[in-house]
Amino acid sequence: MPAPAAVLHTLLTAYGPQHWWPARTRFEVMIGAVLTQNTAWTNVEQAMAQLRAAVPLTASDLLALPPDRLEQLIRPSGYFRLKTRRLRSLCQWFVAAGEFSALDRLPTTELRPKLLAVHGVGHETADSILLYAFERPVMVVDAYTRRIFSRLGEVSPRIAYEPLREWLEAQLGEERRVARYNELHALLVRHAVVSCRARPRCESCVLRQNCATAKTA
DNA sequence: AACCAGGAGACAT
DNA sequence: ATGTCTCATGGT
Repeated sequence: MPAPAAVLHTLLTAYGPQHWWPARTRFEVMIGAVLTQNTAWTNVEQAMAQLRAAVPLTASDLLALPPDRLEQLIRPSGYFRLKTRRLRSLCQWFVAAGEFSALDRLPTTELRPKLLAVHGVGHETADSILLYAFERPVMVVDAYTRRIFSRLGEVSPRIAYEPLREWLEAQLGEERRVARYNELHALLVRHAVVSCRARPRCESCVLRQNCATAKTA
């Protein structure tokens, strides 16, 4: 069994289904993907709670907010000036593109470049949106993914984003791709954030000692 | 009380 | 093409 498929099986057995993405609507997935850039999810939750309390979470309602007001609302998630610009550029694109009703009709090969062209949307943010908001079969690669598979000896720790994503997708096969990519990414985060952080010395790690947290292997 | 978090872009080499 | 710096708050 290829390593990524074995890791998926091991983590799924250990932790169970994760039911990702943790958001209430497809649009919230997009907002959350920007807010969580290099930021702990607990901080994002605080920002999302303030946003929900202030306005309906739609692109046009967010664009109607004065930027300095939006800054204050998302402040708990950090980088609040930066992320305000990024949220606004994402919302402007989303509205101009006709929102989900129009974008759902596009093939992934057209949708992905359009997302990547939005200022502030990089590889991981684009792919998170594609997988979790559009349910497209695109594997999400994050720092944990690279760390874990390199510590398992499967890839170089310096492997770039695209080669790693393509390798993972090839290894994971052609069946139930959206569900499997969804579950694997969620489980990798769950493993690193909950299990590795709770047990920094990796007692009874389901994968392998030092697979995710330690800075130096 | 340093250290880090579910990155991305600008800029230099 | 590949490195380094900046951006900011909250939890450990």
